[in-house]
Amino acid sequence: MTEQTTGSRPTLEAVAARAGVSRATASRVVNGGAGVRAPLVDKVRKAVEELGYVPNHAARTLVTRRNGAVAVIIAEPEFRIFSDPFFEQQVRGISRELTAHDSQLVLLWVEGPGDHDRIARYLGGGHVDGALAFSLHNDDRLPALIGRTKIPTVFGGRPAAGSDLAVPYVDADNRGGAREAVRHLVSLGRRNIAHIAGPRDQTSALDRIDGYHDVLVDADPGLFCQGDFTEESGARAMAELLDRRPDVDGVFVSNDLMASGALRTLRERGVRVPEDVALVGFDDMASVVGTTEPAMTTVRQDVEGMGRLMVRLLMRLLNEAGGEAPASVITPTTLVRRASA
Amino acid sequence: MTEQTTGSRPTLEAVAARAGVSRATASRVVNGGAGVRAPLVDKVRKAVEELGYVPNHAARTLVTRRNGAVAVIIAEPEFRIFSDPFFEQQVRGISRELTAHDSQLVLLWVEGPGDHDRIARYLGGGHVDGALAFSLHNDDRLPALIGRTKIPTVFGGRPAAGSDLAVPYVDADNRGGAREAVRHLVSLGRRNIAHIAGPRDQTSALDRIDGYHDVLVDADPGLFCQGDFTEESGARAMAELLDRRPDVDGVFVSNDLMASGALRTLRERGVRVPEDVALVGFDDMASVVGTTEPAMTTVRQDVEGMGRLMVRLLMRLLNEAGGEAPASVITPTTLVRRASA
DNA sequence: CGACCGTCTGAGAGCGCTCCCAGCTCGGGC
DNA sequence: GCCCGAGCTGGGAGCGCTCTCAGACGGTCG
Repeated sequence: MTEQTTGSRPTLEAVAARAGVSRATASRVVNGGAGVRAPLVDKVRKAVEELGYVPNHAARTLVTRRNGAVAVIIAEPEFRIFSDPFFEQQVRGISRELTAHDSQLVLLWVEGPGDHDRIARYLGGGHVDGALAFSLHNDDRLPALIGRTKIPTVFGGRPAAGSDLAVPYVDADNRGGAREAVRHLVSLGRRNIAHIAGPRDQTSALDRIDGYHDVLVDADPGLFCQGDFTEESGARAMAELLDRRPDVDGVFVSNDLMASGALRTLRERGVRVPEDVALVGFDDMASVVGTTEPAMTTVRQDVEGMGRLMVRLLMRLLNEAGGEAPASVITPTTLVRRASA
Repeated sequence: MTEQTTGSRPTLEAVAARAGVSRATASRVVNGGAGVRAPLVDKVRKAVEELGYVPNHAARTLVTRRNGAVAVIIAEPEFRIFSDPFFEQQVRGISRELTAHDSQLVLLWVEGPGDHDRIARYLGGGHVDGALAFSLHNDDRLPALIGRTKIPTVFGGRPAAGSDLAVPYVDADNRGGAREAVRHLVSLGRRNIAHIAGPRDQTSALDRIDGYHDVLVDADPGLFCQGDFTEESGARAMAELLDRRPDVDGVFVSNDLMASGALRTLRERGVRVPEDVALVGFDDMASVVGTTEPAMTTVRQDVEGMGRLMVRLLMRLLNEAGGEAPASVITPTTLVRRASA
């Protein structure tokens, strides 16, 4: 009757006109319909249906100052790790939870320090309500950058101690998981339990080392070996360990990839697992854990759940704008017993 | 002088006031400064600088109807393939080119048919200017879905013939690359050239088969073997081939992963490469190609470039709203000669 | 039967920006 | 010296939506 507006998308105005109510009432209905009497609600809904009305996002954002979008910041070195199913799972969790919150995932890919300006501008530009980032390396300057933009942010993984900004994060209980793994080896009667550690610049590796030492307070430094989370480094470390301490009878490896390397070395040297050496990994990475011989005992972390939690934490941050930053979350780990220990 | 607006972000109004010009002029400067005299441009720029002004995206979108965002639609089965560096590279190319166009990448993760409604609503909701999608499987109903939303879209990979919607796409010259590979084997004097093909529901695999037949019109069907793009299937196919046709002296494999499997079989059987059997792969996938023994001759496609091209095509689509859909692009491939053929 | 109150509804004022158009300035041509 | 046009600039009207606030409506209570 009023406007025909062919081609262009219908506006709230049109819906209101068709339903015979005011724009305000139509708006109320579209946003849940609280405080509007049933007959009117129905009329408006019908109009929405008939017109195929979809709210204009920009207009809504303009007044509410909410975007319904969250940035996921991925730094170049991390993206490589997309091959790491770990990361993929976490992003999947994030994506799912974001969908549940009617929010979109805007991927911000940082190629290097040269990109920091662009990212800062974007983050500061109010395009997104909040950000999700991952802290992988101690030397990463991203956390500081993000801190400066003041945008609500949640980290995946505990940021290095150095960055003193109090950002909430979600992390697995690396230390507790490590403790459980080592205790399990102890309970198996193992006396000389070694640790093949991950890189020193990642808090997850550090925490797992701490967990190891929590249980084995006086562990012989000779039983400690440094790796870098790659399969190859695990194999090498195991060889080193075997040479140095032939009496090693248990080993807790900081991740499954290294553990699989260690297993390879063990096999090549004719060491029986778990009879001679019991081995526990970390991550419960499906692609590794299923294929090793013997099947690997490892510590599982709910990676997808961590991704979801990151989103929930962020949403809470956004809703309690005034309040304090919510506490970080440490998700529990579970020991998955298989054949290797 | 006028408004102090502490805390809140400065508006164009504030910039204009500080520069002593009108909002309109300030807007012109912010958007390039065409048609504004130099001294005013400087004044406005200075004001922008001092105030730390960042344009409000929502307000701009509201009037221009441009979002500066593009959806990248990733269907679940594909995401698994993130471990496939192929996909990662393509997304990297997309991300880079999008950045160059000042556009954002909104990741739309489709979990299954149940998600189609949500995706359609989002795409139809004017949140993004266009979409980028990948066509991997013939049976995928995503292309049809996207076609219905009317949103400008570019596909990565040629959609299956079945979907008759004329969407522009970017694809490598699979057929031409295959021809080149086979011709190379022919030029090496090989007489019995086999083909290990990829899955029938992917156009890339189909096109490579066609390329093989282009050169070897009367190829013995016994020299054809079906694989599914996995390493394992390549190994199996090669074994089959060797049993069936011991006189095979050349093989063109539809991707590097299968080729690496084939190479393994060849080695296990004591067949010398390239002396007894010359082998050519496809993709030039760094993680495979570098590690095989002998180093693999293969067909390279510029995957990152394809990602970038997808974005450029989309941008052209957006700018020539009225015009015809731009033609699809087939990017050239190059034969990379190494040791295996 | 009138005063009062709670519940709904609608008018209207923006949110911050772009862009059309009117108007002003200034230089050049006659 | 005057007129005209080119080149700039600013006023103002929205873009589509939310949200405040006041008014309308219909009961209820005294």
